[in-house]
Amino acid sequence: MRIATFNVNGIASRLDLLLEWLAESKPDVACLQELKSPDARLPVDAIRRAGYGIVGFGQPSWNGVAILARGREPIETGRGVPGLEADPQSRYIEAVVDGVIIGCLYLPNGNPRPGPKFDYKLRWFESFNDHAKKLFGCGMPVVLAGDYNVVPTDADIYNPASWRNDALLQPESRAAFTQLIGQGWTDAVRACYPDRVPYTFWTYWRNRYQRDAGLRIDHLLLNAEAAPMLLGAGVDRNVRGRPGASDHAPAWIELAIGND
DNA sequence: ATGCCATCAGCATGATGA
Repeated sequence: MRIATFNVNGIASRLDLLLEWLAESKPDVACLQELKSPDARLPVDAIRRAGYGIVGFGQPSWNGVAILARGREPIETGRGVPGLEADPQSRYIEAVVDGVIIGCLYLPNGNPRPGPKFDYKLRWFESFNDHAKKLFGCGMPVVLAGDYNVVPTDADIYNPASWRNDALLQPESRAAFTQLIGQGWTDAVRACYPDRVPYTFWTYWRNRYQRDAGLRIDHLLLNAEAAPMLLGAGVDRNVRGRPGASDHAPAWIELAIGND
């Protein structure tokens, strides 16, 4: 069972690239972020024609998350993070696919810092961690996949010095991620690449992709039930190099579940 | 210190992203 996470940076303007990637990578589950689309304008028909069921949580212009399942309908188990019921931003959706709980998240960026946006990031992170702790011990395999907007360590970025003041590298952001991992979660891509992790994001500026001047901010975390099923992981790096691409590349894991 | 490049909304340019 292949589970992927992909920040599409606008699903309407990149639908063809999304469908192309689905056809070639064939993830069984795809967690999408930054749809930048209201629910009514999600390209549900095109995604269904491509063979995927979908549950989506959009909003106009910004944010937005969705879970796709190949040949199946994801069973939605929640949207929005508990404790943040008044959150006006669509950043979390959760579903069950083939007995696996899939949490799809788009954690706030947090820039500029300091300021209300960074405060919002930390508040959101804290509530998410509370929810993650409950999920960890629920007894089912759980995968938390998405754009965490955190560079966990200096090994996860080409040059930490030039990003030192960014919200993605702040000690508070990293401490929240470390606290999450401390609940027992396995960072699947890290586990499969102990020496040199692949990046998942390259800004559009200054040929950063061509220079592989990237950041690793898209993560897939596994609870104790899911971690023993991990067969492999990777990043579809070439997707980022296509004309009109998102600034993120898809990251994925392979779990020993199902018949595919 | 700032812009880089790109989205959306909406039709010129601002808010936003990371």
